[in-house]
Amino acid sequence: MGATKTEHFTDKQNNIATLAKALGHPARIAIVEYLIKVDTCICGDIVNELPLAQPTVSQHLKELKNAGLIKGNIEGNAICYCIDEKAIDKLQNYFGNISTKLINKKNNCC
Amino acid sequence: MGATKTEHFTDKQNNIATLAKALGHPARIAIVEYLIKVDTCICGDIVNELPLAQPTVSQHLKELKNAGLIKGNIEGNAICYCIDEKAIDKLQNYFGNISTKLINKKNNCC
DNA sequence: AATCTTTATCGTAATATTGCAATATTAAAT
DNA sequence: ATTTAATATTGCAATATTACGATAAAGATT
Repeated sequence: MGATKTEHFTDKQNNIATLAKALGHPARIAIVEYLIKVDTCICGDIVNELPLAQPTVSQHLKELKNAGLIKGNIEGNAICYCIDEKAIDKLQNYFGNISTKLINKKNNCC
Repeated sequence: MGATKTEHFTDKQNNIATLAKALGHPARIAIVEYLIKVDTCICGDIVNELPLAQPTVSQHLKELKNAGLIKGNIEGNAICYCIDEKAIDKLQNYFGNISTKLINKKNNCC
């Protein structure tokens, strides 16, 4: 064994887990934060921003893209990456929802 | 190689990544959702709720606890787990912040 | 066409994660 | 003191992730 048993969970649970997993690495957090910081998203210089080799950065970008957190357009021979707001909105809604549910409970058992 | 190079990133980046990583598995999402659903958090029955063996669930609980997402009190010979709101608040703030930053940009390049 | 630039892919080593059976631990109940 | 019940730990196999050197692919530049 060793593979996640995704089939036993709901699509929604798997979807949130996929997004969270994609952000579960500091390099990918750093990439997302960099994409937010720069106004333009001509993003070839992400490699220069990160303390990682180019193939490693490329792999992290791929994972963020697969999870739906970023999208990329071909821009000449470079590629322009930027945040996909829909994914961020999903996460914000998810945690906002949990937050309000917790406020309505206030079980002081722990 | 193979280990994450945490030392190259900021504490904040590592902290968010740790929280995200802990939620990067559908079983742990399911655990969190179950803890929210039940009013009382006498939580021995998480094992019955999940399609996983007891040691596996115990391990997932441990990871959630290490990341600071849940906390547990000894309650007789059972253990009472529940959500740590501070962690959820951190995540909510983080994504809320990103969201507003994105609205203020509206770069239509991708 | 040859070269440069930028990004992706392949191959591979090191390490981490996932899952569970077996076993240990600890406190309650008999 | 034994047994029962609930949770944790150990050990291990299967798989996934992380990182990077080498190389490929594809458009831009000369």
